[in-house]
Amino acid sequence: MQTFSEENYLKIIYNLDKQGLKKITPTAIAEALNNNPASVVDMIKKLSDKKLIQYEKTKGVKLTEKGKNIAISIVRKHRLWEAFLVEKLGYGWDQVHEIAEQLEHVQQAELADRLDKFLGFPQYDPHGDPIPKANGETAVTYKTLLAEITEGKTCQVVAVKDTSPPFLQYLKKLDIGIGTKLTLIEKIPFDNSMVIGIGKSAKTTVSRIFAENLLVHE
Amino acid sequence: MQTFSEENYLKIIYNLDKQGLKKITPTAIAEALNNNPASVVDMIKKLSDKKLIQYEKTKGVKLTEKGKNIAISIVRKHRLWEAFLVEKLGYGWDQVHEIAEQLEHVQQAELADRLDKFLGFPQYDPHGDPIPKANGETAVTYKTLLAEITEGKTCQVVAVKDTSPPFLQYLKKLDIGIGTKLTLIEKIPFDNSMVIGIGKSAKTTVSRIFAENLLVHE
DNA sequence: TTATTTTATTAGGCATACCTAACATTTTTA
DNA sequence: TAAAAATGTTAGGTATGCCTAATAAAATAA
Repeated sequence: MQTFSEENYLKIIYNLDKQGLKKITPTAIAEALNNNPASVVDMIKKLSDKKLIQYEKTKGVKLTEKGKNIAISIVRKHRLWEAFLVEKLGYGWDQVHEIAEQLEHVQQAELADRLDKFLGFPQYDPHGDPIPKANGETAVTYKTLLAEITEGKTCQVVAVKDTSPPFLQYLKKLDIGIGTKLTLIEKIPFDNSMVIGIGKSAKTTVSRIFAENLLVHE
Repeated sequence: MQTFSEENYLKIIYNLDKQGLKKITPTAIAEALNNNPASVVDMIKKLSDKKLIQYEKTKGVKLTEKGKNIAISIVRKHRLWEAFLVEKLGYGWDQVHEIAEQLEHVQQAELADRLDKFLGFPQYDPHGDPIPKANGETAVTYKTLLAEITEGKTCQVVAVKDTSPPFLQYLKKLDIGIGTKLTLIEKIPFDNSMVIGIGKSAKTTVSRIFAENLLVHE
């Protein structure tokens, strides 16, 4: 049994790894959790003692099998609850993250599976992230950053990297959601911003940062 | 904003009051929370400082208006989540209490109301307890203990006082649920146990303790 | 390579929410 | 009413999970 805090560390470590971070350091974790590296070092000791992670200065933090299973179950719960909040309670995709941060810690063996069944076994959460299956399998999706698309090509939004309300609200304003078709009209070399077509009619210019947080499928 | 622990104290104080306890003492709270009176005294100080309760040695603990509102909102969330778990996820009524103990602390202004709407504004939770409305109003139900029914009378189960799994599982085994019709066939003076008819056919003998935990409507 | 900057770690503190043990105050019962 | 029992309170302690400040170690730049 883990505390909320332990679960959050495991989840963050899992996410940093999924994001492709080569070496997961105390500083990286502290930044992701918005806390202090000294606190992270304390927790690294605790989670190591519990055999949920392994830590070597040279290699950084790695989840053990046990730690990874817990992390996946938390991510699964998080994404299932997000789907519930959007599908069943009518929340917007920019409103559900914080609530799911709380719901993901609710402990009960069958709960995730019952919720999964109730929702009809959804594959993706409202932000396009794959929902791990009961057995821990997580779909690998072939995603590209909008920033890496070639000029002239058309692609479809499959997920967002940043799930913070400001970004999601901006997307909503631009009428961009999961499934929206985008065309890369022009890349501006000066600051790497780009002109994109949204759907069939609209056209707008978005920043490099924007393009690095939108995941698309060609 | 309150911690989990503070919310649990407020809820317990509210429940003890609803149960008709005249004077809510540190010891009574400690028993209900399964902790130590010394811990309760600590928390009484904290909640008093926050103006959520008032405490006088002679009168015991009373919720302030503010404390009562918080307590009601927690009870509302608890009962709505219980209804959700039974109605939507198919849990048995003996399985939902512990999960709801966790879910009741999820914080988000609109959540209870959205859940309420999704469930079709249920009036009672799976144990027959009234679900407080969004404005804090709580239905007063006219309930009698089975123990107080007169010999020969027929009544209908409206709620359970004890919501612990052992009691609920026993009821399930006897095929007694909310709405079941019971007939008091005979009271045994020796130990106050009683012979009851369940529905139209079955007949069984139940203890005084049993009869003091089943709420009925004549 | 040395100096500078960044990162990791340790030491010591703080708030929360429990605990036990000792003591004080009520309430019961004899 | 006095003794016994139950209840309330205080003092001091623990574990969790954060913090800051100081120091050590490593990476980067000059």
